[in-house]
Amino acid sequence: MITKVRRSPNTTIKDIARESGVSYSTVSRVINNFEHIKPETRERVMDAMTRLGYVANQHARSLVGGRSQVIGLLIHAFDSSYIGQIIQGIDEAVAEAHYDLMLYTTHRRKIRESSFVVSLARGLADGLLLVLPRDIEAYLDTLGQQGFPFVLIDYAATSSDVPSVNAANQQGAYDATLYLAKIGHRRIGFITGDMVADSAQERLMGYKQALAGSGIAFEAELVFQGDFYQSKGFEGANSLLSLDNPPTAIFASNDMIAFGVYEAVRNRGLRTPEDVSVVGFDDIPQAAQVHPSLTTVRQPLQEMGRIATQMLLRWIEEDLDEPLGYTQLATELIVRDSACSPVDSVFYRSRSAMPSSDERR
Amino acid sequence: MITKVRRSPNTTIKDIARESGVSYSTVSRVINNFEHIKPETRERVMDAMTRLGYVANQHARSLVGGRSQVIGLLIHAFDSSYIGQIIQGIDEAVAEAHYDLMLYTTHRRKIRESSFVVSLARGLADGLLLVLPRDIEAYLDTLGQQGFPFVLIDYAATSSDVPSVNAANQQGAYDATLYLAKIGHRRIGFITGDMVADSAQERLMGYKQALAGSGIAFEAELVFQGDFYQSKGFEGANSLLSLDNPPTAIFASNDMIAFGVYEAVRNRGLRTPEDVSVVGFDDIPQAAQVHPSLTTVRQPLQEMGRIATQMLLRWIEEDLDEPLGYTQLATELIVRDSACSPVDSVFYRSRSAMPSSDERR
DNA sequence: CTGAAAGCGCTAACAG
DNA sequence: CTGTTAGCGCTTTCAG
Repeated sequence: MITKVRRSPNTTIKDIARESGVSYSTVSRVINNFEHIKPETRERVMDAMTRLGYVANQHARSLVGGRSQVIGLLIHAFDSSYIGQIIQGIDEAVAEAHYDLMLYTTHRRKIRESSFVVSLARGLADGLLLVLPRDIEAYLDTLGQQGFPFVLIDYAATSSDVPSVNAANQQGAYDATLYLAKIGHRRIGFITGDMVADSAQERLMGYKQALAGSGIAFEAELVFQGDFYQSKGFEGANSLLSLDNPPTAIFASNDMIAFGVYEAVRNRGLRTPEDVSVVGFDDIPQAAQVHPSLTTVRQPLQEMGRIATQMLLRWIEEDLDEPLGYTQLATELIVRDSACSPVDSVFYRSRSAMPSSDERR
Repeated sequence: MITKVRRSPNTTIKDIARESGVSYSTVSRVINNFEHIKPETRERVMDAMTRLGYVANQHARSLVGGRSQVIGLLIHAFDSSYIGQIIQGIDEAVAEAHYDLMLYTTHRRKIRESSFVVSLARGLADGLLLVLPRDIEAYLDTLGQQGFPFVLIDYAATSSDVPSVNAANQQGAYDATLYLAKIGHRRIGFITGDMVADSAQERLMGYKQALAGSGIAFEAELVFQGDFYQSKGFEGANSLLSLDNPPTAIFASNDMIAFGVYEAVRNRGLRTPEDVSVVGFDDIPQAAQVHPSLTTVRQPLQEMGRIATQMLLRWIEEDLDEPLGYTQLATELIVRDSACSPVDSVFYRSRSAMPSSDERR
């Protein structure tokens, strides 16, 4: 049955003041851990609180000028597990600090975006985390001018004024490409991400750089413009493999694209890695679960979320005199079973049919 | 540079009262759309509001007894896109109603769960949405007794006391299995989900029921216990296909499992659907993007989120006299390319290599 | 060490 | 139609 008590008269600071025979300002002091309080008084108050099941009213607290203990999270949408991983990191850090998380999706309402940021600034949250924001310029000013704490995630800050956290995309792409070159590939295809994203640009740079470093000439026909989704990976691989002189390896700008490549390869009766080596980027959980397990560049997504949150909290809680700057996290090449030497392929023996050992993180 | 203005003196109701030459209660009335207000006064006030860029302080509002305009969302974790789809639906409904969304993850802190629900009840949110809660019993009472509005998503309510929304899991599984039987399969394998979830149980029921309805004897050896993850699908398919008399079709309890089946089939040098037909459940976006595109049972995930939210809002905003009950949404069999008649297989011609037309929703 | 008192910004009677 | 007046629950001076 549904009780109709719209908000049962919660126990307030006053109740526990009465209960423990002190004034309610003393109770407040106890709650906020003030120094000069007689231990026994504190004891008595604490006791009453647990006895009456007191829970502070967050709204009253925020009203009187303090923090709301909430941080806002602005994301584009819940594509893939990429975002999920980041949120996990954020969630941990947020919980640790006893803050709460407010979720905002910009999903198909571009227009509202900047306006809501303003309203956010006025009360609901103490700070804002923006994951891979599309047109940040739109509200970066608003945010900055108001001195409202915020941190960007997975955005390549052009000026160090902008507090942000991202991965070493270029280095990661460089490592992956170099790896392919080292094991003997000379024709290495590349499928880009959505080029409006900085990370996509940086990965392309890394690819080119590694090519140059390996004395391999860059060939435009080996680069296919993708969008970070699986179907474009499929399309791209088909296109690349149809070339007169097709690549022996394909480096995909993220794991989803790599899965699309897998499909195209199979679809043409070829095999990974014997006929076409594949390397991805991100290392989403699925990467270790597919067959062959995917060699990929691990991006410390969770840690990015975590660190960004910690930066934000520092900004919120301390009175900083200087900008937070930006943090770049290292990537790591995770070698699994989807790439091998082109010369090896003849001798390639099918690996174990079971998922590889690191299948679950 | 970082401005240190900790919360710039926001324009309040008083400022705009002064500005427009009325008392601040009149301003409040305008804001809250009261009836008896002289049009020109309203105009004047509205004008001042836009001019000064007024934004109501939500905390003050909630404090005085009203709503917080926030609803809480409790989820287990950000697995797969299943949860993402649901959240999208929730997000839409929430935005429409001008509420905000507070996110809670129970991820590896089982213990805290019930305690935080209580604290939630005391202020931060007006209602709670719980997606596929694990041990609900723990706090269902707390919630119910406090008359705190909540709605369960993807939970098979045993009593209609519990407001909830879920899909017709059994019917969906029945349809899928029947479809396979209809196109000629007699040995149909089944890989279950995590059996602690109601949906997993219901899907198994539907499978059995369809078998019975088609005059096919149920065989325990054709059922493999999975957990909704891809790797168990792989394992399960390997196990089923190793039987002396292997199934000609496999019905997977969700799409991720189906992808695992795909892999196992390929890994054994077999093909989908020529050698093994596969049907999934959920219809996550990827289902249309893989090759062959996956025949699956569409669960209206987004709509579930949407409807649950609407139910919750009704509970919050109207003073209901009776429980909301539970809503069950229909599923739909989406026929794509991963299943065919076993007799067809000989004549099977490879389909178009391009993603099927409905690849993007 | 602790109490009294003044608001934070807003809504909701209660009087005009 | 509109102004006055209480608070909502809590933090924070300011006095003891």
